[in-house]
Order: sequence, then C-alpha cells, then structure tokens
Amino acid sequence: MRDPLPAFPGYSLRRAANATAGELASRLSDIGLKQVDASILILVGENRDVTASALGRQLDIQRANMVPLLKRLEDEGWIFREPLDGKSQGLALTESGEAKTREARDIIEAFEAELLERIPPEHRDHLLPALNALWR
Amino acid sequence: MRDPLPAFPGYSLRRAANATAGELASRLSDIGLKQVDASILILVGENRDVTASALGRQLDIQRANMVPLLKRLEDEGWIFREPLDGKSQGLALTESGEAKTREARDIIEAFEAELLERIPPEHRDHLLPALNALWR
DNA sequence: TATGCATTGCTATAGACAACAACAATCGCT
DNA sequence: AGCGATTGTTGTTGTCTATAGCAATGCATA
Repeated sequence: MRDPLPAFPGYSLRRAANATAGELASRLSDIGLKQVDASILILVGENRDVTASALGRQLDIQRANMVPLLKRLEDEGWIFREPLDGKSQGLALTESGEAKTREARDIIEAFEAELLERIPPEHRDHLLPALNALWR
Repeated sequence: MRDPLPAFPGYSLRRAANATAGELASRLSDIGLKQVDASILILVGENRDVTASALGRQLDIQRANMVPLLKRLEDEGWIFREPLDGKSQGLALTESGEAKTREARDIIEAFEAELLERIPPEHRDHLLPALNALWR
C-alpha cells in the first residue's frame, strides 16, 4: 500500500511513541505497574512530600484525575500521605514503595538502553535533544 | 521539582508525541477532522479501493473500531464504498473528500514544517530516521 | 467440485482515560 | 478581617480501545 504518512515526523512520532509505550507497558505490567504509576513513584521518590497537585502539574495530569491514581498506589502500600498543613498533604514512598520503585527503574533503564540500541549510531545521540525541543 | 524523567528517551518520546499531537489535533479540528480522520483520508486518497481491513492493518486500528470511523467519513460525504466482490468493499474519496484531504494535507505539512523548525539544526535531520528505527 | 479455513464487515459490550464542572476547606496576601 | 487562589475530592461525560462473537463470502486444496 502506498503510505506517505511515515514521511511526516509528527506521524512517526506518534507511531513510535505508541509502539514503544506498548512495549514498556507490557514489561511494567509484570510488576503490577502502569507507566503513570512508575512516573509517579519515581517523582515521589525524588521529591519527598510533594503534593498531588504539584505532581499533576509536572506530569500534565489534572488534579481530579490524580485521585484514583494515588488511591491505588496508596492501597497497594507503596505511598503514604502526611499532612503538611491543614490543606495540603505530602506524598512519600513506603519501604515497599521504594523497593517497587527500584524495580521499575531497573525495567525502565534496561528498556531505554534497548531503545537506543535500535537506533543507528549516527542518529542515536540526536534523539533526546530533538524530542526535548518539541515539548519543553 | 527534581524530575529525572525527561532524561529517559521513552518518556520524552511520549511527552513530545502528546504535546505535538494535541497541537495538530487543535488545528485539524478547525476543519472538522481528527488525526485519524486525516490519516484515513490521505491513505484512501493514495490507494483507491483499499478495504477497511487493509486500512486498519496499516494504521494499527482493529477492524471493529474502523466501523464508526468510516461511518462518520461516509456520513460527511467524504468517502464512499464500492463493492469489490461479494464480501469486500473498496473505499474512495468523493470530490468533497478530495478537497477535504487537500485541506488536511496543507495543515499537516505546515505543522510538520513548524515542528522541524523548533529543532536545533544539528539535530533536525536525525529525528525522522531515529523515530522510524523505533517502530518500523 | 466440495470441504475447511481464513477473511471481511459488522454488532455489542466493557474497561481505561482524560476533560469538565462543582464544592468545601484552607491558605496567603493585603 | 476579607478575598482570591489553591487543594483535594466527587461525579459525570465523552472518547478510544480491546474483546468476543456472528453471518457471509472468498480461497485453496484434496
């Protein structure tokens, strides 16, 4: 079939993102995580007492939609909340959450390394800066 | 906030794809199209009498989910179906569909050009080959 | 030519996700 | 003390995708 679409960077971007996201999702599901879960765990691990709102801003997830996500991570015993004042609550990893986060990091880092290996060496180092120019 | 995530190509890939897809979606909505619609119109335009199944395979959309998509394009008067045999039906653009497709192409091509311009020149030409190495 | 398997188009359903509006409580600034 | 902004939350909606199933047809081959 004639298909001019892959010549469009925007289209290839979407397809590549879908394909790789699918792969990563499959690997993370082995340890019971979705990609969002892993992102949240990593951010909470690096930023003790971050608030749900701040997390949402960083990840471009609306406040309202953070609720079920955090509830699940809390129910699993990976994060807990501690009141910062009468209104805000800080998030932090439990011990089991820290272990889970390390697992997730291992999976992700292995995956990222594989991704880069698929790219011909002459293009490899340009991907990240090019991508970051598109959204940051 | 400390955020190690943008250092992961896979994460940046997803974020860049979301950001750019959102922008393109907004522009395409000006002419009443979603991105899938535009993809389908372009493919049908390049491949007269392509079947719904073949389209789905090319775009990674399941047969069942093509139905409402194509129904809408047909209801809008942009595509029509002609029986190829007793079972398969070929898709083709109407005249108004061809006009709509040209509009979509103009928007997409302008958008893609802008995307590339955002990327520092030394990285620009590496994006497409790097992306295509990830999913094709 | 007849049989069996694959394919096509479609219906119906369920789950995941994101957007949106609204609300009470609280914070922080003036 | 008052007021606008922020936080966490509920509830709802629409969109998208996966899945299973079905009747009809095509295709290959025995």
